[in-house]
Order: sequence, then C-alpha cells, then structure tokens
Amino acid sequence: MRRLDNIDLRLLRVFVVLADEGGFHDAQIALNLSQSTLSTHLAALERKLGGQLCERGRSGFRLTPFGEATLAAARRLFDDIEGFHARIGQDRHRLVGRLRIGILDGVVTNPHLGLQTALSRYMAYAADVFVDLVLGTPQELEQALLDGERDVVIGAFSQKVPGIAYIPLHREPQALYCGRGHKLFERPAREIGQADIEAALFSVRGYRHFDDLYRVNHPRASASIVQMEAQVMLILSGHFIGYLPRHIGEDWVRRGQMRVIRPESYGFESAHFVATRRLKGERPLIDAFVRELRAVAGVGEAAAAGLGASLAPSGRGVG
Amino acid sequence: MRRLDNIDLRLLRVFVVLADEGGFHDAQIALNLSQSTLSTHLAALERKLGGQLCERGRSGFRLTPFGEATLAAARRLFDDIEGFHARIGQDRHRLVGRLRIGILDGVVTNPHLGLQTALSRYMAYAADVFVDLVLGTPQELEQALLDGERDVVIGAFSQKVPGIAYIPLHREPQALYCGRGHKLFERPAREIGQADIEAALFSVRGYRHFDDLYRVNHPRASASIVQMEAQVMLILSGHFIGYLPRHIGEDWVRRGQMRVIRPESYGFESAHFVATRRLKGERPLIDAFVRELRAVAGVGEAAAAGLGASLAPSGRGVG
DNA sequence: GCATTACATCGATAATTATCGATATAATCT
DNA sequence: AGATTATATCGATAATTATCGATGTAATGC
Repeated sequence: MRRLDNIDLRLLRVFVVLADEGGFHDAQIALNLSQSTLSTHLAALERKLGGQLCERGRSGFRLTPFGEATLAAARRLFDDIEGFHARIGQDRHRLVGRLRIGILDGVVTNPHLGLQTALSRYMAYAADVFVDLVLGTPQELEQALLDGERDVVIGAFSQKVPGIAYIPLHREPQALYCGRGHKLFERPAREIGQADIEAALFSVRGYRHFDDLYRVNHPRASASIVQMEAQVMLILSGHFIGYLPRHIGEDWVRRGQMRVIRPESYGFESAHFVATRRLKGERPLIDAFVRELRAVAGVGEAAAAGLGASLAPSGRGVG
Repeated sequence: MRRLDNIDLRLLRVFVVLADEGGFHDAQIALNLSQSTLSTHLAALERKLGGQLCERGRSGFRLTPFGEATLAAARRLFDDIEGFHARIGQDRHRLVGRLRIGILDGVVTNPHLGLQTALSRYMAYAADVFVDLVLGTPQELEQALLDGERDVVIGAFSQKVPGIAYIPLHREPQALYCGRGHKLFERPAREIGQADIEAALFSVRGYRHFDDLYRVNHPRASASIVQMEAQVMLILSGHFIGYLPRHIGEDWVRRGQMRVIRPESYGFESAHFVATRRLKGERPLIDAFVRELRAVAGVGEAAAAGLGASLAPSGRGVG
C-alpha cells in the first residue's frame, strides 16, 4: 500500500484562500507566500483533481464551474474535519483560524503592553492560528473593526465608537519633546513660557491633530505625521516640538538628543485599550488573545527585559 | 501561516489499519512497513492528538476508550473525504459495471441495516450498475469473496479470515424463542430452568451449530436450518426453541405467536459487518456502496433509541 | 531463570515537499 | 509599440517526512 492520504489538504486550503481573496496578489499577503509558490500549488492541485479550477492572468481571476464546485466541496470538507476534531475532543483546546490584529503605530515596542510576550504566549497553544497584523491610526483601526476587517485592535482610543468594546490595558504617559538643536533644548524649564511654545513649530500626530493643538494651546500645526518614527525624526531635526510616548522619548533623552518640555504642564496620559467589536457568541481566538494581553499588561515590568524586536516576523510591520 | 493541514491523514490511516489488524504484526504485512515505522507513526499520532490510542506490547493490543472514539471518528472522516471526491468527481467517474453482493440470510429485512435504503441511494447515482444479489451463510459468503465471486458481503461474521476487510455496521440482538404451542410458552420466566432448556428440542442455525449449542449449554441439536424462514417455521410449530434476530422475532411476539425465553440469560448481540476483499487500487463501485451502507447504518442507529453507537471492532463477537 | 514475543527508540539515509528569486508569457492599457 | 499587470516556469536550496535495521525494553511463557 503506497499512498495512504489520497488528498492534499494544504493545496485545498491554498485554493480556498485564493478564491476568497479573488486572486494571487491578496492571497500572497494573506498566506505570506510568494506568487510563484501559489502558482505552483494551484497547478499541482489542478493536476491532482484533473481539471481547471480558475482562469487567471492579465484578464483577471475567475473560478470555473469546476472550481466553484471544488470550492464548495472543500469548504464542506473542512467543516467535516472540524467535526472530526469535535468528535475526539480536539476542539476543547485547539485554536485554529485567523486572528486579524491592528495596532496603533508607536505602540508595538511599549514594554508596558508587552505585545510580543502576549503573542508568544498565545502562539504557544494556538500554533495553528494565522496571525494577520497591521499598524494604523486609531480611526483606521476602529473603522476596520466595524467593517469586520480586523478582529482586535490595540492602541489609545477615545473610547467613543458605538459597537466597539474597549478593554483598558495600560495608561501611557505622553510628553512634549524638543530636539537637541532646538532653541528650547538648553533653556531652563522655568524660563520656557507659553509664548515660547506658541512660537515653536509644532508637529502634530495626524490622528490627534486638534487634541495636540488644544492641549498646549497652540495656534496651528507646522507638521503632521502619522508614523511615530516620522515624529521622532522631526523632533530630532531640532526644528519642531511634538508629543511622543514616554517609552519612546526616554531613550532619546538618555542619549542627550531630546528633552522633555515642562512635563508638569504639558504631560498627560493616554489610555491604551484592546478593542473588539461587540459580537454575540463565542470568539475563542479573540478571547484567548485578549486574555493574554491583559495578563501581560498586568505583569508589565517583568516582561520588559525581553522586548526590543518588533513583530516583523510576520512581515506585517510597515503599516 | 503555519500548518495549513492541521491533521495528518496518513497517521490516521495507519492507526485504522493497526486497529483493524489488531496489532503490529498483521499491520506490517498489510501496510508493507516495518514494525519500527508503525511504532513511530503511532507514537506521533498520539502526540498530535494528545492521548493514548491503544495499549500494546507483550500483553497484547487493546484500544483505549480514546482510541475507540478516534477510530470511529477517523472512519467517518474518511467517509467524508470520499464524499468530497464524489462531489467534485461525480461527473467524471461514472459508475458502471456489475456489483455482486452477498447477504447473510435473515439480514435483508433488518431495519437497522437499512439495506434497501442504502441500495436505493446507491442506484440514484449508479443507475448503470448491475446489482447481483445472493443470500448465503457466512462461510459461503466469505469463501465467495475470497474466490472473487462476490464483491461485497454483509452479515454477522467472526471476522477472522485473512485477506478480508471487515467494516462494522451494526450490532444486532439475538434472542432465544419458543412458539405458541410449546410447553414453555405459557410458563413464567422464573420457572424455566436449565433442565427445561436442555430437554427442549433445539433448532440450530447450520452455520452457527456449535455456537448456538454452547451458548445455551445444550447437549445436541434436534434441527438444523440454513434459512431464517425455516427457523421461524420450526419455532412456530411449537416444538422447537431456537435463536432468531430480534428484528424478526419481535413481530411474532407482537402477534402472540412466540415468546422470548429468559433474554437476560440467553440473549446476546451479534455484530454485522460489510466485508470486502483486500485489494489494492480503486474500487469505485464497491467503495461507493460501502459508503452508503455505512451512512444508512448510522441513520438507523439514531432512529433506534437505546442502541449504543458502538462501532467498536472489539465485538469479535461470535454472533 | 531463560527464551520468546511484541513493541519502542535511535541513528542514519533517502525521498519528498516547500519555497524563493529570476525570468518568461499573455493580456491589457496608454 | 511599449509599458504595465497578473501570472507561469525553472533551477536551486532548505526543510521536512518517511523509512530502515540494530538495539533496547517490558511482559509472558516454559
């Protein structure tokens, strides 16, 4: 007896994702495989099944009738496999599926959140969960939640969107910084007045535009950034003042490249939440991940030592 | 993306063969793999599923309860996979040819087996298959299988002939009956002793001659029948006691023509199997029919409340 | 106690699968 | 016609799986 498995589940799953994504481009991203690998897999499946599953190429991606039938049959088969797991009790402790996470830029490295630790612990028992991670602004992330494009998002939110449940994780101090070459850099704190602030070029975070202006009573912004790294650059240029999370700014302060401006006046805290859409029923993948996030946020300091790397392994990091 | 196939069909198939063969030795031959390979595969499957599937070693091979559950679930999954193939391949592999079926006498009308339903469903998509059906004794049927005169046979087998694969369908209760005019007919159950049984004329089924005698500890048979209808006649004559499947005897009991004798002492279950010759390669006609049989047997069980969903092969039952 | 039986474990090897980047191909767009 | 887009193919490499024989272990039989 040679072949004991006369079916290749991997190829079928690739096909389902291809069909769901409507083509190679999005499926590459979803599966994190190269276009050539997808092409090879699809061709292999067609040979095994003995028929063309889809038309594809410059003219677009379309399922053939055979492809439609196979897609439906494959979905059913995956349901049957779930049934198999249920019958032997696997589903009690096995998490499978896709978890789509959105994280506010500038938050990934936050030691108090310990995102990497939480994810590591989650994957230890959820090895079959596909984690899809993007960075974005609070508005983008909340919208993605509402649209069902994201399952769980993490960041500093205003906590005001209906239909979204916010679970507090951590409060993060924010501070106003200027760079080394800025005229306020060497000035003693008590000699920095409101006029100096208003006269300085102010770089706001695009998603916190009016909040930032209002908080320091500034007349207008001179720069607007979306990514936290851009904010760091502008401040380091010595021409702008702007807000940074303390966990980012402190490194630069330590190196003598930045200073905090009047923390007692301009400092504040922003609350970080993990947010999910309010849905009825069980969401084991999401709930388990949220549970890990909350646990790690509570452990916070103990986890800090091991942090440093981003979540780049998934190649999602460049939001 | 980690594993796209979160289930290893190969390992499951190895396990099913191991369970069917009742140990490593015969499975080695059936699978043409070394003992060490089998051992490694079984251990790997146990790790993946997180539980012990069987006890094995010098003391013998026995499935654990978890192993029993997994075996049943795996069989069903393989059926589902066959179903997948059927759904995408129905237009491609038209079933034509001849299917030669052999059925143990007395089994055709068994509602739990649902042979007519299975055949009806089979013919719905295999309309071009010529069905050749004979009745026979277990020995006859098994021999016909080995000789290649029958493709598939159904009945209560002892499951011991090499070269034949037995797939459990259903367990059927058997009971000892006497007819209306028999001197034990009106006697209260507690007043029927072993001496009464031994003194009664005993009609055995020719193919279960010594089994029947031994079961009631009877000295000798007074009649031997091959066809179940003959057994019914002898019992109805009021002169004989003998075994009948419950599904047949119950009708007569209902009409007041028979009674069951001490079911707690003399009742037992016989396991029904569908048996095919072990052959390499595809046998679409046979496999499709077996699939239907199994599906219908599953439905029948649900309908018959109280019958345990026991598909365990441990019933090497002497039926 | 020794021999036998039914597996488990290990190290080594071979086979198969999975994947990528470079390049090619076909269709569409400007 | 050239540029762009959406794949297909190929060669090369890496990773994983499958398998075996030798040896070890545990249980049973004599």
